[in-house]
Amino acid sequence: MKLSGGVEWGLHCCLSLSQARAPVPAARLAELHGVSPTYLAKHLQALARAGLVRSTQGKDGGYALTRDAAEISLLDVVRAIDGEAPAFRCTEIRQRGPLAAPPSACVRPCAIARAMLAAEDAWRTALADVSIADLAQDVQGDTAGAAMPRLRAWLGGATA
Amino acid sequence: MKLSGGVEWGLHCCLSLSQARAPVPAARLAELHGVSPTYLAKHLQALARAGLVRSTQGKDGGYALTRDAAEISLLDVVRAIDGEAPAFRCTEIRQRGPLAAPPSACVRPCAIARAMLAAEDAWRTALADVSIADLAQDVQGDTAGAAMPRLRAWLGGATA
DNA sequence: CTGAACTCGGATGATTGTTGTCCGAGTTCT
DNA sequence: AGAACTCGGACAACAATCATCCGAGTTCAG
Repeated sequence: MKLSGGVEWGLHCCLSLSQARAPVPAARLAELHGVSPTYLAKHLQALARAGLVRSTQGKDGGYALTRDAAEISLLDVVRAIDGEAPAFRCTEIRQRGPLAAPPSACVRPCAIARAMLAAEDAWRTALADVSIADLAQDVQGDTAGAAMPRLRAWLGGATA
Repeated sequence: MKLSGGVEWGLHCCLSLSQARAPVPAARLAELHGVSPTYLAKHLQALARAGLVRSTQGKDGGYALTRDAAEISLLDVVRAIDGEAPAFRCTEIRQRGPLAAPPSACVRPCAIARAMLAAEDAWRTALADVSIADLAQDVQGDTAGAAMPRLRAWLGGATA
């Protein structure tokens, strides 16, 4: 199983934006995280399409969260960037081969698909229970309260 | 997020093997499920490497489960075919850029990685709680007890 | 009102992983 | 001893991801 690499970037960006009071350009976010500016822009577009961030054009423009960080879950970000398709896709093997089941008996997903999708639901539930605000609080604890003030100061306008 | 397509085949094969009393060749399993014989063989090799099935060569050879179906979880099959690498791979973004955290402060995973890996653990736990034997029982219920006898009869030697 | 600079947005190519296939080594039964 | 059947690993084709560029739109300053 593999998750799109852009998910990590998107989560870090949302976490950073939760500490910003003004729109932040994509290039600034890329500099902050040390990643490719052009490619990060692509993922930010995905966040904008999902309605998680709002883009402002022109001078002093950039990206900003559309709602409070406590109202954005990790699942929202993951679905925006990685897509909403389930990891397990049932190809209805039971309807193929010499012992094929008739379509009339396949109104509900097969037992294998049910178990796999149930596991994915557990995964989604775990992600939905954590918000961007929760992440910010955890980072505060990890860094003895030093990380977020430094981040806010840098976003405020510091060049280095 | 995307799961290897071979996982579905592997699960169906394990379910079928749980009903077999003699080794089943890969070609027979491929015919049963209506999939590519050569590619299915590749995934069966992965199951053999993981120790879930044992291969017997020569005439009347094939694959057989190494232990009771109740002792094989869906997680075992998924890890054998899809690999054990976590879906979310932290690239330590926090150590890059102008606000890079010193390595001394990174002895434990960052808050984002902790949350993502916790969600994956929930997924794995859900998969570990279901065994191949559970699947067989569910299919029995879905088909009013008709599927498994037919499967055993076909595996017994029927040509169609 | 005009101009210019800065921003995002979608369209375009390279690279890695997965999918699918083939042939050779080994083993078992005749 | 022979022959047929089995698995096992090595070899291409496809797709999706990763990465990049240039154009459209907007905002602020003059």
